[in-house]
Formats: sequence, C-alpha cells, structure tokens
Amino acid sequence: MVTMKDIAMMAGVSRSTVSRVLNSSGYVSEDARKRVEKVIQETGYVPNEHAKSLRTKKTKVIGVILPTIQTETPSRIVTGLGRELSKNGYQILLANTDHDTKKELEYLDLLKVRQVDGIVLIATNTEPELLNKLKEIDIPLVMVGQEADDVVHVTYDDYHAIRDLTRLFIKKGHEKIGFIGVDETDRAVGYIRKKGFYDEMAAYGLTIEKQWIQQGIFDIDSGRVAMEKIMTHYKERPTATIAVTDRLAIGAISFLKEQGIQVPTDMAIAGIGASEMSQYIDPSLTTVDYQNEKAGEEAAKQILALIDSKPYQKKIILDYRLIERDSV
Amino acid sequence: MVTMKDIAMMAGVSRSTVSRVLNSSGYVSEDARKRVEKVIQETGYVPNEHAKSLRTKKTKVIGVILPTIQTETPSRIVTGLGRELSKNGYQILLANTDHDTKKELEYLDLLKVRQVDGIVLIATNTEPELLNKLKEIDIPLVMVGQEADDVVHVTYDDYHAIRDLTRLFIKKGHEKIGFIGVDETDRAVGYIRKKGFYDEMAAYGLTIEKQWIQQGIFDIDSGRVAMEKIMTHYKERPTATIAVTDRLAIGAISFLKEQGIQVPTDMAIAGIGASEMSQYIDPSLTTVDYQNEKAGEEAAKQILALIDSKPYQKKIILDYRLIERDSV
DNA sequence: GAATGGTGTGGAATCGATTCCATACACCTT
DNA sequence: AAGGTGTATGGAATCGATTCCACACCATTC
Repeated sequence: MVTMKDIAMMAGVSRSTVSRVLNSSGYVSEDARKRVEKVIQETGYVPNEHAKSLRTKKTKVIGVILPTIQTETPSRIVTGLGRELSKNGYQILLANTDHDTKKELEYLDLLKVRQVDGIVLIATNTEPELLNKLKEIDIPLVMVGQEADDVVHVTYDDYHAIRDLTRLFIKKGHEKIGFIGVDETDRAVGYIRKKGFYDEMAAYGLTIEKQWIQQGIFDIDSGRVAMEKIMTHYKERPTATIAVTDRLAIGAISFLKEQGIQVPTDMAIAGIGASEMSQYIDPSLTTVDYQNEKAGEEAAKQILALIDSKPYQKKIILDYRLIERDSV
Repeated sequence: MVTMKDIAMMAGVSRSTVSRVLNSSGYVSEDARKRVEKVIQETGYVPNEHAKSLRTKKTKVIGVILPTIQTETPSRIVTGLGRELSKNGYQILLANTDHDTKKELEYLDLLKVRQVDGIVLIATNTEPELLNKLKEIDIPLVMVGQEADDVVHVTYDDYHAIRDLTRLFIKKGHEKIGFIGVDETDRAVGYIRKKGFYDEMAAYGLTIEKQWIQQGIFDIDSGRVAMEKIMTHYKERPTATIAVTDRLAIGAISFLKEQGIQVPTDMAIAGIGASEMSQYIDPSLTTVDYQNEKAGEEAAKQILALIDSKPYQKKIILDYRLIERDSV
C-alpha cells in the first residue's frame, strides 16, 4: 500500500509538505505542490482514514440506530439523513436492532468504540435505562421520532395529528370510533397517539367501548387481527376506526373486505404515515403525511451543528398534512 | 479519554500485558489478568478501533453500495446482510447512490479510503467502466442481483422466473401479452427479464406487438403511464401484461381500475418481487418471490469467506417461487 | 550442574497520518 | 547593520493500539 511516506520520497519533499498539500494548510510553494500532486495522481494514493482519525479524533462517520429498514418511515428518514450528511462528507454506519430494544444499548457501545462523530437514534423506546445511557455517552446525539428531555430531537406532531384525524371522523358524523394502537412503551406511536385520540373523543363527549381499542405490532397482519377483534364485539360495533400506522390500517381493511364489510360505508378507516401504498389500495386510505425525509435532513443538520459546536435547536417539531381519501 | 496506557498504569502492568488480556493471546498470569480486568471494568475502557485498525489492517466494516433503501428488494437484502454480518462482529457502512450510477464509482473510492474489509454492491448497472474499477480495487467484493464475470455474485434466476410467469399466462390461454420493463442497462431487471419473456413467447410461436412493450422506471407511477400507453393501442390490445417489478404492476392495475377495466377478466397482470403489498391490493397480485433476505445472507457469507481466504462460491443463483394470486 | 522448556512480563518498534516547532532564506524597514 | 516579517520546509513527537523480541524465573531432565 502506498503511504504518505512514499509520496514524500517520490516527490522529494517531507511528509509535512505532503500533508500540507493534502489539507491545503500552511505554506507550500507552487513548485512543491505540483510535484506532490503529480505523484499522488500517478500512484492513486489515498490517505488512510484510520491514521487520520487516530490523530484528529474525527471520523466523519455518523452512527444510525434503527429498528428496521423494511418499513417506510425509517427508510425515508435514513434517505433524508444520508443525503444531507453526504453533502457534508459524512457517511452512515448502520446499526439495525431488528426491533430488539436491548440491542439499542449494545449498539450505542459499539458506535462509541468506533468513535463515530455523532449518533442518530431512530428510536422505538424511551425507557430510563436508555436515556441514562445516552447521557453518559458524550457523543453528539439526535433522536428522531421520539421526544425526550435533555436529548436533541426531531419529532412529528403526533398529538395534534391524531386529534385532527379523530375530529375528521367526528365531523363526518361518527360517534363510535375504534382504535388500533401499539404498545405504549413506544411513547410517540403507542402512548401519545392514543392519548390524542382519547382527548379528542372526550372533548366531544364521546365514549369508547373497551373492545374497540385493540393493539397490534408494526405489521399488516396484526392490523387484520386487531380489526377482527373489534368486529367480534357484536353488541355494538364502531362505525369508524383509526389505526396508528398505515400498515395496521391496511391489515384492517383487508380483513373487512374479506368479510364483505364495506369501507367506508360500514366502517371508515384511517391510518398514519402516508405510505406509498396508501393511495393504491382500494379504497385509497386516508392518512397523515409526516415528511419523514425532511425529518432525516433536519436531524442531519442538528447533528452537524452539534459536532461543529454551532447553534442548534434542542427540539424540532415537524408539521404534518392530513390526506383525506376514499376510506372515510 | 482512557487509553490502554492508563489501564496498564492503574493495573501496574505493561501495555503488552493489557493487550494480551484484551485479545486473550499469549501468556498472562491469573493474577495480572484479574487486576487488568478489574481496572477495565471500573473505568469502562473500550479500545480505540482506529488505532487497532491502523495496526491490524482490519476494520470489521463492510461497505454496502445500493441505489435506494426505499424499495423492498434492497432493504430486504440489507436486512439479511446485516443480520449475518453482525453475528460475526461486522458492521455496515451505507452508501446510498440514490439511483445515480456515477455515485457508484465515487463511493467505491470512498469505501476504499475507509479501508473497509469488504464491499457488497447491490448494483443497478454492469457497465464496463464499473467492472474495470472493481477489478483495480483489491478489496473483497460481492455483487448482489446482477451477474458479472470475474466478480463473486449472488443473483436470482431472473431468466427462468420470467419464462415461468410467461408460460403461466400462455397456459391460461393468453396469446396477446404485454410487457412493462425497465431500461436495459440494468442487465438483470431490464435485459434478462425481457429476454426471458421474448424467448418464452417465441417458444410458443406467439408474436408481440411493438406497442405492447413499454418501459417504466422503478416507481409505481411509471407503471400507470406504461399501461396507459399499452391500452391506447386500439387496434389490438393484449389480454395480459407482465411487469418486471411489483410496483410497476401495481401502477398498471391502478390505471386499469380507474378506466373500469376488469383485472383479471379484461387484463391479467403479474409482477415480480413479492412485495408485501402485492397480497393486499385488489386483486391480489401474482408475482415471484425471490428470497431477498437470503440473498443478503448469502452475500454476507461469501464476503466473509473472501476476507478470511476461505473457500467461497463464485456464483450463487437463488431459487424463486411463483405466487399465483387473483390478478391472473 | 548444565541444558531444556514452559510461563510470564516489559521494552520498543510499528501502523500512517497530523501538527508543533525550529530553521532558513529573501526582502523590507528603520 | 540589525531586526522584523512573510514564505517554505523538514524534524520529531504524537495519536492508541499490536506484536516481536529479549529476558527472567522456575521446574524438569539427563
């Protein structure tokens, strides 16, 4: 492998001079610069990043911890993140937890060992154990999608989005509304979205039957199962159901169609996330668009600001957009 | 930051001994080992990976170049890849080209600079320029999804899959079959799938109208547009159409439904890829399952074998599975 | 009692960059 | 003539690990 030393020898200068050429720092004569550049050109030399990192303590790598890249939300965030980071010469080291929250902790250590310049956490949980760990790791960190004190974060306005969605149903005359949520340890998706729903219902004095509230995980099939449970409540069925993700909503619709129940006539449905498929299923799905790529870009900007010790925003709440389609 | 030197001092041993404890190599007395481990425990010391890499020339990082993580094929591959790699202590450095083939070349350099131990290329093109570059980069490399001489690769049996799909239509009595492809610079998806289609049609002596063959890009909307073009051929319309990806097929169906054309009665449709949505759209889509996660795992195994100079397979062709659903 | 071999340990070189410091020369300025 | 300033360059220390080598000690063995 060709190193700086070789370049220095071949160009007849010292390593210091080569370094100066490489980093365009300090004084270098036009003559020396030309010679060095020529040799670099000829040899195809590239500086060793590890040696560089060892010395400068900078790696130009951002670690990204996420639960999966197989669903649209995280993959869009990563796309936005990657775009913005690569503009600034940074790259992404991927840490996929596969929805295993224990791995979030493990990966934090791993990323620390690798001396990443920053960490972006597309988190699913905000347990104290994690938050404590975040505090003791003194690497710039930005969290996306979840709110947390003392942590810079970029989030969506989950609370108002779900209230808007609920109000949309109410305005259309629905009084019995079901809800398909997820586990509340996921604070943003599980807890806040549920709370928004309850609050809006309460604001209109509407009551909710216990069985209308079901819980799924993050896949389509659990949406089917949840809807099945809701519909087996024969005494009184809701006339509309809100699912906290599009996939859950799609699963719910799929079950209803199988049963010959008309959407939206017999049951109106809405999801959240504006997945690409939401507009192609039948009926097209009413949902909320969250600008995930922008969230990724914002997260990138914040992490870069943190790294460069520039002013940053501790808390960014992104706007959302209700997309009303045929499912309501 | 606490370094090996600190640990050595605090434990009252030399750095050599600390290193031996860390790597469980050479001789270390039980007594010394205990002391060192205790200090490491107390200080929370973690060795600096860059220093290590500089010395050992190993980084335990695999670079992954891909066109996007927003579609299911690459994201599934990366999931499989990541799972297998992390089992072996490797991590993924992500390089997202955003479908820009020029960036594939750039990223190859970037990954080289970072001294990644291996590169996995989820490629979209196999132009000579790229292949030449691959040869001169002497880092273990595996390509997924595209075939290429002199490069270790994991591919799908595109040719036979599309022939099977075509034959399925023919057996059902279709004689006029349309085709929605993509640009042929994507050899696997654009060229081979098209060739398989032509060959199977020819085998049955069936002719193809020029206008039945349309081209899209990799999104749903271009599938709509392509189908629209096919249907404006009023003289003779096909009774079935094969799309080379599920998204194109979904776009096509979406157009047909809008026009009140029945699927599959008036037009049968099939895609490729077994996207999650394929079973939830209406009618459910006939498609081909390619085991993308397994492809990722296989790619991981090959790259690890290459790195460890163990026996590897130059060429892996994965099996596929036809999924017949309501769209035919 | 000398040779052999298994243990255990530390010293020092090394990986490939960056960066501080010393030095040197040319050209002004007072 | 002495001193100051801008330009140009090289030497050497440094980052934090790994690893080869030398050496010391103790227990066998012939």
